[in-house]
Amino acid sequence: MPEANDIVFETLAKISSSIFVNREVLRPDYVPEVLPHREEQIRRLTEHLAPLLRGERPSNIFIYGLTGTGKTAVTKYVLRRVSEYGRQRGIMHFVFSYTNCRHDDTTYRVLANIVESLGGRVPFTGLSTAEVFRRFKRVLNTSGKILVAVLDEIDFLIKRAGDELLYRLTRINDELVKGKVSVIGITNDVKIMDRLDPRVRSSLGEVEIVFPPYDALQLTDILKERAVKAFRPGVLEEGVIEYCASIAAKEHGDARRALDLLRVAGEIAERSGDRKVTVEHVRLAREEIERDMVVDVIRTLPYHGKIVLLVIALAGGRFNSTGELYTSYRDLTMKLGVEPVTQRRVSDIISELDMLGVVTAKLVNRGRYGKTRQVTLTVDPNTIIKAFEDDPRIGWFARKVGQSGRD
DNA sequence: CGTCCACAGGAATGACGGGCGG
DNA sequence: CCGCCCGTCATTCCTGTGGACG
Repeated sequence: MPEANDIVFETLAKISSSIFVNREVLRPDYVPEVLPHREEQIRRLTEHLAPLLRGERPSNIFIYGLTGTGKTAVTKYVLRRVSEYGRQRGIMHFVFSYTNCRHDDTTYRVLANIVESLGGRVPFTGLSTAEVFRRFKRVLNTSGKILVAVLDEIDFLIKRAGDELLYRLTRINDELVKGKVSVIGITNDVKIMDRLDPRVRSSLGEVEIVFPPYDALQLTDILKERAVKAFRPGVLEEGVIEYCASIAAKEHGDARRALDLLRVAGEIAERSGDRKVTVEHVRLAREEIERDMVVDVIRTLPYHGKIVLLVIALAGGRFNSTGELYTSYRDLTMKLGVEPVTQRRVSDIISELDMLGVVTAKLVNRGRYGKTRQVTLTVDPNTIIKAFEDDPRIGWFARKVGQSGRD
């Protein structure tokens, strides 16, 4: 009965909270009714979906923008509004499906998801992909509808499963008698298009909509909009929103970051029994979020991934080449009494750390002196070292280093 | 203006362990 | 319980490359 308990807890929290009215509006998956500074993108997306209302297939659309620039929120918002508009006018010849490819990163799972949103049923395992595709075509054909399939974080699907599904989806309109399909691909990886078959690339890139990062002022507008709904009147001290916005603006204009900061700052204020959320709370929130993120990353990392991360932290958070990094890594494995992995593997580990967001790996060409990656920690090295202190295998080492650092 | 550095990163393969159907 | 498949970590071998240097 977790639901029943949740209702109790939520209700009590709401009633007793001196800070929040509704903290849900600050969560990353919340889709607001107003999306400041995305008017252009909303208008373009709507324009390209408009043919649906005339019973025509919209162009395939490719949406690109860094994390926290509103891609998913805008898409979901527009889809919802277009559906409402159609329903009000009795236009029902189209249907949307939404798939997040980070979680469903195989051809099978994406297809199964799409079929289900069409009202079909697919067992979660057991069928061949070809069979699922056959069912998909049959369901679509009998419904006679136009399907708009949204594939969010499409880069995960392409990296894991290639572009076969995309190729077939973009070509399926020739095979179908009645139903039609358009694809909306969403990604934050510019280079992903290069991995696609040229035919898929030109088909999927029929229309491109770019979401630029927000600047500090725009983030401020977004936060103000949400804060009104999230907080009790007057609990936010002067400058709190601006401070959140400025931190997030420095980190690539990520609205998700900004909202997280504001929410966690509120939670810290609440926990410590304060009546107001202050700039100091935001500072603490930034540290807490960073700590949680580091602990989370470390937990999921393979053993040698941990060693590599520790090496980077011990070096003060930066290496100018992977070669130097690898030598230091070998030194550390010596001290730990562990067999090192190959440089090729460490290269992959660096990419992994980059994906997880603890480091940034920047490709640099130094001409005569070769090509390498510069690796920089995105968080405080001491946060990393401290987080390693209760690691079962290398904790003793981190504690030793931490001790000497504190003296 | 061609070389060649110091790697990037793709492809193939294997060891290992966990989950699952029969 | 077994055989099978799949995902993860890792190795080996490999081809590709921007630009400073000679």
